[in-house]
Amino acid sequence: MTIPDDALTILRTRSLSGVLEREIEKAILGGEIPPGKRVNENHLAIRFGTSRGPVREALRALEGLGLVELVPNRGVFIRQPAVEEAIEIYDVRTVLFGLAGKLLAERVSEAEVARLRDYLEQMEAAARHRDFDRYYPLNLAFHEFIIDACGNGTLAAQYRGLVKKLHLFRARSLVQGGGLEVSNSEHREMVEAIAARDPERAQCAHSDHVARAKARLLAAYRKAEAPPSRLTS
Amino acid sequence: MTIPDDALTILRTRSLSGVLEREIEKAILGGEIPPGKRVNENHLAIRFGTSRGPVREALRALEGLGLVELVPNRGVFIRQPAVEEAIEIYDVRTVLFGLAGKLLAERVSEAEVARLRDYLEQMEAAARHRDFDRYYPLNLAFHEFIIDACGNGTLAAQYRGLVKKLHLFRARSLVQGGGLEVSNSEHREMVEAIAARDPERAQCAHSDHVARAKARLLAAYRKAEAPPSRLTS
DNA sequence: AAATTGCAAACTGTTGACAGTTTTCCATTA
DNA sequence: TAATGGAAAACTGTCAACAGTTTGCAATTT
Repeated sequence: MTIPDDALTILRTRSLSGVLEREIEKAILGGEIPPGKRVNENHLAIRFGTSRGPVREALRALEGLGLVELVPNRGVFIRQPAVEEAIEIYDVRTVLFGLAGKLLAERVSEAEVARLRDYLEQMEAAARHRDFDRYYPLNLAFHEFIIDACGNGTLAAQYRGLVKKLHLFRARSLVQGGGLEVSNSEHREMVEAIAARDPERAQCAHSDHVARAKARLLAAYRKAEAPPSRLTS
Repeated sequence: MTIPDDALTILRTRSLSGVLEREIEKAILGGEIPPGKRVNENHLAIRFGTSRGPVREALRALEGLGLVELVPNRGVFIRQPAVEEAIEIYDVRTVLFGLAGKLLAERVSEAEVARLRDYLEQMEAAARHRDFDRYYPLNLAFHEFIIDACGNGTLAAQYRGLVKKLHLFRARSLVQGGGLEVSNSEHREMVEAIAARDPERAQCAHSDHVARAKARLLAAYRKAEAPPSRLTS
């Protein structure tokens, strides 16, 4: 690359269609426009006070991220991942997060280890008090930190894209309630492996963590799907 | 997804900006527009007989694929990955291809095993005759087949995106010459592991294959970079 | 009453034009 | 001759309008 990443990000944000891309993405991920629904170019253009050109450009960019689907002459629709796709995403996330753990274990600094331990402590405190509102953002930041600190920007970009897509999966919310302590014991093993600078162990700990999250999601999903009609199963 | 993938692909290709996206991508990956160079929207519009609108949409889509870079008020530039990024990509490819091998080993059919063995045989024949022109497309098809047959479309999409990005790495050509037999013994182990329906072994064989390809590329790169000025190293 | 056909409104796809910025080139000056 | 400054050309960013398609509605028919 000729241009540094951060400078580029700033510049991209300044461009109109760049801003639109982020705003529309926010509207989609925030659930303002529900999955499956058609997006109206005109409404968006009016809402943001621009013409339809930049809106269309932004939507084409979001298509590349897999958040919307373009159907010729009918418009763009918010994507609605089926369970099968959610499983696919979790499988890919599993190996990506495993790689992040491995790479981080190879290069982690003392300061970063301290930071990880701090996250862990705060999460454990929140879990003990069953304070989910505090736990959730901490959990998010903890994972983000690992993805960023591993030093592989390509991995980070891909991982973030997958997480965004998962936000469109309707059953995602199912898993949020359960397993605060379970999840945290996995976090502890991850941090220990990183602190020990053991890449292989870290890779296992990290990929296992996501694999178990997948299992928890699927269990919750099947539980929510099956009971209404037991005869069909 | 509400709409089947293949139908959507056909429809997308019919839309003008969809066609443009593919054509421009072809021009970029074919080396017609060299990395680092600016793309002229007007020239492209004239060349394809359209206005600039669809061209801009296509370019925004290509930005999402990581093939071009948008710089406000200056235009889009063909990306030029540095060695560091190539390494990042190889590391991600390593785990993705490993996952493909694992998934394939879990679900492979007899017909698919036969097809893999066929590829292997043809590649070995080509390698014995040092017929690189025959070996290269076979090698490509072999890898494509594995990626497709593993049954994870998300993985396939991500993997293909990474391979496209690698095409923009100038030193990519360095590695093409060497290691036909070496590479093929790795292929044999991959196929054997899949045929044995051993997911773990297949995962190792597949990720090792890419990891070794990375090592070969880096070795060739350092060899090509270092000698001209030994004092600077 | 249900289904069907035709019309009108809404929306997408594309275009050409205009405003603002960047780049290039040439004339001027040290 | 090299450097500098400025004007013109080129190009990007954005917009408004038009053509073609889809969708929704109402009248008509069975």
